[in-house]
Amino acid sequence: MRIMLHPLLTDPRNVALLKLLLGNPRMSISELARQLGVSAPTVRERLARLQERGVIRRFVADLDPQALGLPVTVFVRIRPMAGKLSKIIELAQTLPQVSECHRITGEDCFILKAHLAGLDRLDELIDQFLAYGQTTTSIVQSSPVHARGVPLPQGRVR
Amino acid sequence: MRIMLHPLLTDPRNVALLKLLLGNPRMSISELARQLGVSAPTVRERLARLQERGVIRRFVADLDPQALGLPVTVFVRIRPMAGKLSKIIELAQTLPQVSECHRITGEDCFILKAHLAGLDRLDELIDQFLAYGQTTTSIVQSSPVHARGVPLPQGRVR
DNA sequence: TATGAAACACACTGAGT
DNA sequence: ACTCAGTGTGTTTCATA
Repeated sequence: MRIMLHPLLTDPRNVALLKLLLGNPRMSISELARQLGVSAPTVRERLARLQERGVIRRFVADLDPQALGLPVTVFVRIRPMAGKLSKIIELAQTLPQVSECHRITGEDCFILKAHLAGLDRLDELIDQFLAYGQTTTSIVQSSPVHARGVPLPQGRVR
Repeated sequence: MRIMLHPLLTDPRNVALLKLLLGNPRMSISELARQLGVSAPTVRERLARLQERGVIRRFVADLDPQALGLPVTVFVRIRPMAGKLSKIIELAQTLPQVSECHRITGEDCFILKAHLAGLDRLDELIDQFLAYGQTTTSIVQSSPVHARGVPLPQGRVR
């Protein structure tokens, strides 16, 4: 059993709905209905089910960090000291600069993404984690692929 | 000049609007208007301006990779061979599995995030990049901080 | 810029197929 | 599971301040 797709996504009409919604997440239900050639209540029901079942996790307003005065993005990898693992998780969850934190395999146990007002705010971030482990920091210079979504079943590479 | 905030965000009413919108990006304009104590057309105009000026980049439907049959998330760091830098960018942009790719400082030049149907699809991904450089792969085991947004000026750590 | 009123479009419900 | 039709709400434009 290689492919474990959500049952709702075996219906191509749901996939088509998601494709439209990815293109424009604020498209109205009636507009979606028109483009799909079905009635609005139908679209409404399918959408509701996709959300209930967790295929659509949530809708997000993507703000520009630079406009918010946070032009510097960094990745920090952290190798915890013995017994400090949960401290790092706590800290990452507490700091608003941290927008993502993942537990990963490999020599480092965590990787996190953070947004800063300037490079001179980096030490402030790092210092807090240094209490619990070693850190390796990478500053983002540019983003050739910029947080595009997960691919839909249709055009997916096998 | 440390803080370089977007001019629109010096108006606290815009910040309040964004805060509501972050809480629920599909909140209707009239609902926003009610909660802010202004008229609907006003909210509509402010929202339009925030989008025009790029403070709000876009609205995103966040799909669950697992539901799409892509339960494995990996980070791959790549250290390019001489002259292969642009090849790596091209490849990252071409592969639908790759949802993010950043140029970074440090020993590796790139870090990318990818979503896979299974661990047995990892070699397929890595092999393509190995043509242009060395790779270091980390598999995501869990996500203590799960892609929350960038913090607004209000509650921000200085 | 903000507003109120009016025209229009949309969301949602319930009954019927 | 879809559609149709009805009701109430939301959106959008415009004239005005």
